[in-house]
Amino acid sequence: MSDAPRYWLLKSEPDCFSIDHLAAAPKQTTYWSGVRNFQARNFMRDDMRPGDRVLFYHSSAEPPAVVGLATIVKPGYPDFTAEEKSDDHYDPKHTKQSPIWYMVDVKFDEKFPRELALPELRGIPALKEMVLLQKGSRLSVQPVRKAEFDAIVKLAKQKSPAKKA
DNA sequence: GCCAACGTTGGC
DNA sequence: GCCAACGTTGGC
Repeated sequence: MSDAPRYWLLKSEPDCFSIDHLAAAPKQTTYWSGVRNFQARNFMRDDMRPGDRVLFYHSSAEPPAVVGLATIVKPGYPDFTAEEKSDDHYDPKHTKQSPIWYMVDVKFDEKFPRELALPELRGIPALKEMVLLQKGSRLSVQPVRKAEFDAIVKLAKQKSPAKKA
């Protein structure tokens, strides 16, 4: 088990599951199922622990944006949606006996007073190396550095940045 | 709707 | 083990 990242970014398409859905869920908690990428799976299975902080990101949205915060409340466990034939994320190679795919439980913390849209984030020097902003980056579960997490939280509590002259 | 970038699959 | 073909992601 690695002890490194304690901060994460989770992507979700708001048409499918938005931060409002999370806030409205029973106990404001849900299982983060359906991830079918090995690198993302490894983060969930091996590295996420209860108490880890999460940036909630809306992808394929207008605009794409970080919209709030959540917390990991249950570490990786087998993603049962992979066992159900009727499920979009069914995978016949995954079984109870030898699971391939994993999920975690995520609890809502807060919705930011304003969205932090992708173009705005691209303009923040402290976020230059953020995984989200790298060219071609598609990972739906990403590690985030503490400095990046802190910069984003701080930004969210500020008023909108001054308009460019 | 387009398409660049990426991950996965499968033939060899 | 290489790599072309394919499917998917996700910003624009």
